[in-house]
Amino acid sequence: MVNRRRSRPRVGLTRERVLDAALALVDSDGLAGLSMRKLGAALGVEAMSLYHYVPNKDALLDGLVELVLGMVTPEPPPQHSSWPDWVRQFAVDYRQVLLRHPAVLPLMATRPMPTTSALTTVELGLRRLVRAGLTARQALDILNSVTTFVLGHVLIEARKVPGHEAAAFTPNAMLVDLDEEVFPLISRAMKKEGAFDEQARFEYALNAMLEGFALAVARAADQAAAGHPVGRAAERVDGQVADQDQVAGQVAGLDADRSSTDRPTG
Amino acid sequence: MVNRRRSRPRVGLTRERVLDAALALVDSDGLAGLSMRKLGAALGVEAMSLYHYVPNKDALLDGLVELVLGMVTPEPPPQHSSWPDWVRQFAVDYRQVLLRHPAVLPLMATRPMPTTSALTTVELGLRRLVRAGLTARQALDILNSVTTFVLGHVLIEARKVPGHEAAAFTPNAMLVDLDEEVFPLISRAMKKEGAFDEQARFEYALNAMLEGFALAVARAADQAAAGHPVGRAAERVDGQVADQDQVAGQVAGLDADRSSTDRPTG
DNA sequence: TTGACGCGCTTACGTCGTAAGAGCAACCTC
DNA sequence: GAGGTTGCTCTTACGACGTAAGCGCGTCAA
Repeated sequence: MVNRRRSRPRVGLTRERVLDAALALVDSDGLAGLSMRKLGAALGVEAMSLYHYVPNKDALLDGLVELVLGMVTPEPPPQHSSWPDWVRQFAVDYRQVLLRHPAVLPLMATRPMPTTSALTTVELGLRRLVRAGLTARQALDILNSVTTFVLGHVLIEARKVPGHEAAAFTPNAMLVDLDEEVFPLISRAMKKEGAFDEQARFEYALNAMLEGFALAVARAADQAAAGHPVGRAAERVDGQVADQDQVAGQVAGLDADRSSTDRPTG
Repeated sequence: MVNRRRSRPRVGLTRERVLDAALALVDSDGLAGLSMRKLGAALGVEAMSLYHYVPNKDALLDGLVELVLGMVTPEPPPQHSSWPDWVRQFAVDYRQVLLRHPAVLPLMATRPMPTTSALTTVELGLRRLVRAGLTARQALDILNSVTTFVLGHVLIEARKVPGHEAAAFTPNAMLVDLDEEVFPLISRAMKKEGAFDEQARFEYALNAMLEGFALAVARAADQAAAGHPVGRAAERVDGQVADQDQVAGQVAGLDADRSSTDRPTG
């Protein structure tokens, strides 16, 4: 009765601060631990106040995805490296970023990503690959497959991360549970090399994938050169010839935008 | 006032019926449309009755995952086919099944899968691959990567499926939205061949991946044969030699379980 | 100084998962 | 058939959730 609505000092929130706090909350309490009320409390504010910065909870979740994706900075242009090397590096970095916020992964898997900034990253990647001689189509296929693979891999990897919901078992606990009589091959494969190195598994598969793509690309190029357009090769012929000048234009423009686009506000 | 608690005829529910109804509900209304009350209503029952068949909602969701995964039947043994062919077929089938219930995908991505039946499927796949000459470790890596890739691909694919939450845009709508000036390469790559064939994209990447794996496997075998054990090759030497008899036993047992395990209650 | 606007607040509604426990229906045993 | 047991379905209730509506104070421009 005494406490008649004392001064309400402005807290100075921002959409950014809200998103940061949400990410922190999700990182520590899991996705299920994120509610408008708790997020408000974490910011010293009532739940409804958040609606001044975010139209609804779904938008907040989208913001989280955007926030994490934004942490994937397309690396500086590696001089003298092949396109598979560049893609590999990108995939490795991408995985690292995602692993840093495993609780957000389900959102990544669910929510639509095509924000402008995500598309920009993709466009930039395509530009690099096209510059290295790929068709736009090939480049998109490859980038798409690789990012897809990273996401899938990290999703599965993340449910083994100790402090995480739905992960009552670490790999080790799984090993213990596995009945060797019933699943001899699984337990054998997992026992090898003692601890179970996800990073190595990831890179092994990634390398295989890239090697396969490199072969496919080379084959398409050969067939195109031999004037033997069948299947995918045909597409490449069309694409390549028809777009030749446009590609040249692209490449010419590349160096110009290197500094402005490649490094996002150094 | 008249309706004093009339007869309550037993409905004859089962865990199976509950799960089937839940899947139907999710298929038609999306994941968010699944609540215990609505599911009860769909079965002509109050919400709380469901708790006799399922300990809680999480278990229900796990059951859904299990149900869908159970629809992936490891195909009949393809005679005279190489292991990459078999894996490819498996991946294609797997994708088809997942695409049939896109709304369940987020669960697949999130919930722990290692049910006994899933592990059995994996063990069976490993057996086939080992029989074809792979290390248990190689086999697991490959199977893991491929399933991971399928999941990731389908997740991204599914959010473009028309009637789905978070998919206000079909690929076509995306095309419309794409500003060709800002994202020239993306729009170019997507415009090619008119409609955008996800199946072809999927198989293209899958083939590349399998080809890469085949190469890696062959290389490891060569190095092992050349008595040149380095890196992964070394592991293969150890594993292969040490497990030789065990593998033989496995293979011997394979034909015996062909009929009993491969075709689940034809 | 005065107005308007921005921002944090309170209150309230409908929905959710589910704990607790009452009572009927179907079956088992004589 | 009768009587007891088990298990299925129900009602009621609680706390947490997202968020619609609208109040009033702090802050700042004029």
